[in-house]
Amino acid sequence: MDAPHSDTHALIRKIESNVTLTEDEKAALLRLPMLVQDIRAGQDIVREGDRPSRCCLMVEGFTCRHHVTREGKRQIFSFHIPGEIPDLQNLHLRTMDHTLATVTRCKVGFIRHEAVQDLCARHPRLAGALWRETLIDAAIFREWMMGLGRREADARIAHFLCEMLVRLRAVGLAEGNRCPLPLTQTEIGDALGLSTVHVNRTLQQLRGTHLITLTKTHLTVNDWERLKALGEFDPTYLHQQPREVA
Amino acid sequence: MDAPHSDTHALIRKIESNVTLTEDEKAALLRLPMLVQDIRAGQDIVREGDRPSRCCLMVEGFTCRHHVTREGKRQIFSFHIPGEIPDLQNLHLRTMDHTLATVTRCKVGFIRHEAVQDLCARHPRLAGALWRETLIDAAIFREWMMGLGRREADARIAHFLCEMLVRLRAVGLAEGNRCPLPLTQTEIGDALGLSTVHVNRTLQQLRGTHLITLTKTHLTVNDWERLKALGEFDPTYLHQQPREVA
DNA sequence: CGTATCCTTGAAGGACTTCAAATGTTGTGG
DNA sequence: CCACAACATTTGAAGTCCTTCAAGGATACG
Repeated sequence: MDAPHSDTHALIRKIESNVTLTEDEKAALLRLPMLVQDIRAGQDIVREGDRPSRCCLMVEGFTCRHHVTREGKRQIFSFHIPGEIPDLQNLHLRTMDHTLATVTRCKVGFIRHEAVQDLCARHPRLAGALWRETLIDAAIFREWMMGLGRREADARIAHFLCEMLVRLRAVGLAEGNRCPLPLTQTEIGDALGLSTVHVNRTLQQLRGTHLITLTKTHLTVNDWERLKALGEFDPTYLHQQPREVA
Repeated sequence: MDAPHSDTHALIRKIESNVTLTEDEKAALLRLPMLVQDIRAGQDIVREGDRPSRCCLMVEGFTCRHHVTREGKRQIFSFHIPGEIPDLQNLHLRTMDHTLATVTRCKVGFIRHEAVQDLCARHPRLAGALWRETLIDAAIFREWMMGLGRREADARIAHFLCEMLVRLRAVGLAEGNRCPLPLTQTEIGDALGLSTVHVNRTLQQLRGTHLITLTKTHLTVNDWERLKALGEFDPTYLHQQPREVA
C-alpha cells in the first residue's frame, strides 16, 4: 500500500485540469500512501459524528454527502466522482457534520491525514490546489442553493444535469454529450429538494421536448443549448479554466 | 495603512475561538497591511465577474453574498459579520461567481492577496486556520441547503435565527440571547428562499408563540430551547469547539 | 414634511407534495 | 435459469404550503 498508486492518476488529472504540476509534485502525489478498497453501493463511508483520521480519494464510482432530518427527509449536498476527495474538509474540521456514502459500487483510496498534511507542508502549491478544490466544492453548494431557493423544478433539474455532464467531462468520463449518471429519481429528488413523483413528471417533460435521454445509468444531452438556457447554466462557478496557483 | 491594525483584532478573536495562536502568529496578523474603509449600506464590494487582487476583512457591520437569476429572483448565500473574510476564496479562485455587498453601513479592511499568501507561506498554522474558515463557510452552505430543500418556512427561519445568534455570540456581539440582526424581511426571504409576504406571516407566528422578539435591528430569543427544537438546530456544523490545527 | 422603504393584511392561484396503487426492472437463491 | 422479492418508475387524484398581486399603514430620513 506504500508503492506508487496508479489510482492516484485520477487526482492528478483533476488537479492538472486547473494547475500545471511539476514532475516533483506529481511524484509526491503518486507517492502518497493509500489503501485502496472496493465498497458496495449504499454503504456509509464516513458518518455524522465521526472523527476520521484519513480521507478518501474517489477512484471509481459515485458517492454522495447527505443528511437526514428528524422526520426522515433527506437532503443530498453533493455527488462525487473520480478524482475528488469528498471528505477533504476533515483535514481541518474534526467532526463530520454529515454522512458520506456510496451511491454505486465504488473504488476509493484512503489516505491518512498526516500524509496529506506532510504533502501540504512540503509542497505549498499542492496545498493551494487542494484548498482550491474545497473552494470549488463550496461554489457548487452555492449554485445548488440558487436552485433550491429560486429555480423551479424543470430549471433545477436542467441545471443539475448540465453540471454533472461538465464535471464528468473534465475527468474524462464523458463522451461528447453522453456521460454516466447512475442515479435513481429518488436520489435526484433528494439532491434537488423535490419529491420523487415530481422528479418523475418533470423528467418526462424534459424527455418529451427531446432535451435529454436519461436512463438508469446514463445521461445524454440531446440539445445542450436549450438545456443550458432552461437551467440558466453558466459554468463559471466550476472554475475549470486553467490557472496557476500562486 | 501599514502600521499594526487594531481592526485586525476581530479576525484574531475569530481564529482564536478555534485555535490558540502564538504571540508570533498574532503579531504577524497584526502586521498585515490593511486598508480600512467605511462603506455605506447597499453597496457592492466585489461583483460577479471581478478578478480581485485583495480580500476584505469585516470589521463592523453586515455583508451578504448573493446572486440574481435572469428573472430577477435573488438568492442570498450567506451573511457575514465582523471577524470574517467573505471573499477569502478569491485567494485561490480567480473569478467571482457571485456578488459581495454590504447590508448595513460597514467598516472593512482590504488586504492584498500577496500579503495573505506571504502570511500563509510563513505561518502554516495560520494557513490551516484560514483554510478552515472557508470550510466552515461551506458547512454553513450545506446547512442552508438542508433548510432550503427540506425544512418548512417556520423551521427554516427558526434555524436561521439560531445560527445567527450563535455566530454573533462567538465574536462577542451578542448579550445573552440578544444580538444585532439588521435585516429586512425581504433579505431574510432572499436568504431562505421565501417570499417577503410569507416571511412576514411566519415571523408573526414565531412572535405570537413568544419564541422571539425581532425588531428592525435586533433579535431576542425568548425561548431558546423551543426555537432550537423547531429549527432542529444542532451547532456542530459551526465547528466552534476549540481545536488545535496540526 | 414629503418620499422612499419597509411592514402588514387579504384574497386568489399555482407549484409541488402526499397518498395510493399499478407497472416495470433487477438481482439472487433455489 | 426461473421465480420472486426488492426496488424503481409511472400514473392519478386530492390537498397544502407558499407565491403573487394588490393595497393600506407604519417608519425613517433628508
